[in-house]
Amino acid sequence: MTEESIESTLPADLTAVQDALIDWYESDHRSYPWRETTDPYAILVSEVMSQQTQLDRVVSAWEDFLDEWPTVESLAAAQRGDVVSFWTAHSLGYNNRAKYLHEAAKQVRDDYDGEFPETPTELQDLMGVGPYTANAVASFAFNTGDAVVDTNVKRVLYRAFSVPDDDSVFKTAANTLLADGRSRVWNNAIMELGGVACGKTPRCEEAGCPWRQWCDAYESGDFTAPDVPTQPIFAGSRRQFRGRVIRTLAEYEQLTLDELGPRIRVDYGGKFGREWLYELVSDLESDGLVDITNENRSTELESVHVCLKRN
DNA sequence: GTCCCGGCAG
DNA sequence: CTGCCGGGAC
Repeated sequence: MTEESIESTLPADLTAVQDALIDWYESDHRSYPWRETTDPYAILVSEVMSQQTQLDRVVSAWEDFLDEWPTVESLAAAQRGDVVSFWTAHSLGYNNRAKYLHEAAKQVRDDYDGEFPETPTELQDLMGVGPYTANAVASFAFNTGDAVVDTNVKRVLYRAFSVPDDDSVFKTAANTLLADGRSRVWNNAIMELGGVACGKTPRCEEAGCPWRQWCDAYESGDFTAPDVPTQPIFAGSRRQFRGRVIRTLAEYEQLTLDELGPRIRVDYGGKFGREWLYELVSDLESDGLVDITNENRSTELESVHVCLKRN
């Protein structure tokens, strides 16, 4: 779809659409502590935490994290294992993101002289920071971001203005709609709309959706949303056992495979014995989350020790 | 079972 | 472009 046809998809009076949403957001919205700061470090922490975790669960973890590592310098100086332990202890999932956050802090210290980059392009150089997070941090910390495009934004644009389900088109449409020079309030507002008024089950009236007069879905009654890939079953998955390994290692200095195994699965042994566990922890080592040592230089898996990555 | 403010590695 | 990555709440 060309840019001209995107503009014809959007309402003619963009200013009215923008003002309506911004007014709606500013008059009332959910209160989150990271919306009260412009510290890019604190905002990055909140964005990484909320990539796949519900906001209500992020609040206390975010507060504890900043209590532990108040500044980007303090996080950069931390041991990776401590950051990963924190992540697991707070049930934040995806331990790789703890590693990314720690690495990003070190990048700010080493590559940016301790000063956070302020443009989306530079922010994307940071580990774990992709297009969404770069624009979110740039917007909320510096008000210099482009439009964020997450599943909320896609759903809203798809329903309200019949923007086709195509990432590059979503991006163009979102940026066309972005209120110039107001990315901070705008990106907050459009995601708030997707979270509060235009979720999977729409709540147009209850939330007082400000876009009802322009909304295609509201007019047609068809609230179909773009397909979101369904996640594979978690119970019994590889991910679950990885998580258990990290959670267990957070409690001990180091463990042998046979000490670790029974704490990971009750049926440790046989088909799911040392070889199985060694393969699992080897991947965790490749991910930079654990260290594997074999002090006797033995070829036997019996003498293998595992611990959280020190640094 | 489904949802939740993505990003990385191959 | 595809597969992978945790876990709690409902």
